[in-house]
Amino acid sequence: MSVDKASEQPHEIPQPPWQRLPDRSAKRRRDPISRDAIVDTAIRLLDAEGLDALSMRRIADELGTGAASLYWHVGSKDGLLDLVFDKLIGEVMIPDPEPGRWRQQLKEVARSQREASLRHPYVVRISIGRIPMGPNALRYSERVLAILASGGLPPRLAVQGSHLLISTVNGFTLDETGVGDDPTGADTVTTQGSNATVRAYRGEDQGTSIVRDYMAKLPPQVFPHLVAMADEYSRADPEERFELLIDIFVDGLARRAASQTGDAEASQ
Amino acid sequence: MSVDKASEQPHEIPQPPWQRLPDRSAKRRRDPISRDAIVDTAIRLLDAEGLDALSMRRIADELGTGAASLYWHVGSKDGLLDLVFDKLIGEVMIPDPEPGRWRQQLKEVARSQREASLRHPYVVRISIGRIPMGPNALRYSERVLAILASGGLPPRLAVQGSHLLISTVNGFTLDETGVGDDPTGADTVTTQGSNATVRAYRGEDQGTSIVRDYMAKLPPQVFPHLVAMADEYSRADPEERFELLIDIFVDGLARRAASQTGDAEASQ
DNA sequence: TCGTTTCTCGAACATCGTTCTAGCATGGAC
DNA sequence: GTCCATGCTAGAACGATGTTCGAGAAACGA
Repeated sequence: MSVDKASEQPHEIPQPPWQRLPDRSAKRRRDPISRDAIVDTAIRLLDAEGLDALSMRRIADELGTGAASLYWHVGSKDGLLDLVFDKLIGEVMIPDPEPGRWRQQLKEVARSQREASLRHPYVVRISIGRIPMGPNALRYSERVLAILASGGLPPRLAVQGSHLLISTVNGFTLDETGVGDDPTGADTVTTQGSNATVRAYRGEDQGTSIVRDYMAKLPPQVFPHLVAMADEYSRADPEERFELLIDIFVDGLARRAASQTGDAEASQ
Repeated sequence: MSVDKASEQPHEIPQPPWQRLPDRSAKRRRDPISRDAIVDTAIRLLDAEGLDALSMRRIADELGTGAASLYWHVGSKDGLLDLVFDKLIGEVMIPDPEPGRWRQQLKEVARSQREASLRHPYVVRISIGRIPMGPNALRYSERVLAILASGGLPPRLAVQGSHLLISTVNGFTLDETGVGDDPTGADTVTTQGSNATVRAYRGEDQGTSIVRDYMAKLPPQVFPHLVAMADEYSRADPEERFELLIDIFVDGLARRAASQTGDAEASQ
């Protein structure tokens, strides 16, 4: 399982046509702020304080400079998040293809992506609205496609499969990480009127038991299944659920592949 | 397929224990702003102008009042989004269980959820960090569980399955709707430096062809599969991909159900 | 040495969510 | 009819945010 966590981008990648600013490779100056330093600081702050706490002024403070200085390097906050996003995509480990093991390898990719998303619980939210075309994102797609191709999937199914893998794992980790963004643990429980949408519970114990208790108190004649399965809800294990998900997904993908080609490689 | 789009919540639902404000049911006053009017206006603005354009002042303007007035009714912007979210969940159609057709019915739910998410492209983003416990959300869970139970799924698998259905469809529609949030079509394409993460393309033609052209220009020795499948990428059809997804999901769920029970109902 | 390019950053702007507070209107109690 | 408590409105202001502007400093090539 080679990692290939290159933050060094290969020089072979051409400049994308929609590019704007000139190439600001780190020359000049001795040490002060650089684009990389800004990105690293942003990630550190995001990990420590959550997405909502990140502001340009906060980053600048951390670097001992003013907010305006950042804009020369990253263009905008959104542009900075582009860079953060691509850097974090680089943390996902994607093994070199071993044709006989493509199904297991696909699961490994899914697990690695989930782990990265749990390590940086804001990353899925950052990814929204961004077409992943940074160097690490391209590497990601290329290597996933390589695995699928090694499994003998026809091109169309391989492309669809790689798309679905990302969005499926993202969907799963989205509700795993969406609640309780704030790493300082200062989450609250608020609602209004007779409408209730629980916000951000934390501590896993209080949270699930509050929800379970509320569910158990619902009128059984209106919500028979919900009441009957309240215990099951509180017992629901994310790990187990995730394994079920990728099992269903990879299995189904292999089945479609086998029915499109002349079977043969559906077995393992 | 009964719709049951009741925005009238049954009186049997007890007050959730985390509730705060007193019950502000619409009494008094003739017509001015009410909670429902605020929610409806918010949804109308969201549909017309996108999530980023929604502000309390904008809503207040639309209602011919001041922003401060809204706070008496909805508590906070986040609380307002709670209400918006639950209202939109009510648009998802969930049929009454027909035991022999539970697999088709599950797909119908998935399609209906996707359609609602496409009608309101901001709803998935709004849902992030919200545990769906409003009246319509409860109705949703109850009815999905009913379908799964009618299919003979054991409780644990039914709960896991209903969870996975939501997050899987959400994951899919998230990258379908994440790009191009602004309904006014004023999306831009920006990037910086040698890092590229395409932002918000629109028009589907220019967008995909820009991406395709860029992919085709990548160095084949570094990204052989990406270059080879560039055409396939531009041809990728969301409808086809979604059908593949729910087919894999429902099929896999049925297979697991059959292997846990004594087969029997895995067939259809 | 000079001029140009690269980079810094204080000040300011518009916009946002939210709070404060004074005020109006209504309905019930006497 | 008078009075008061409650329900509700809304202008002004606060603090925070992303971003722009423009003046200036530093470093490099000529």
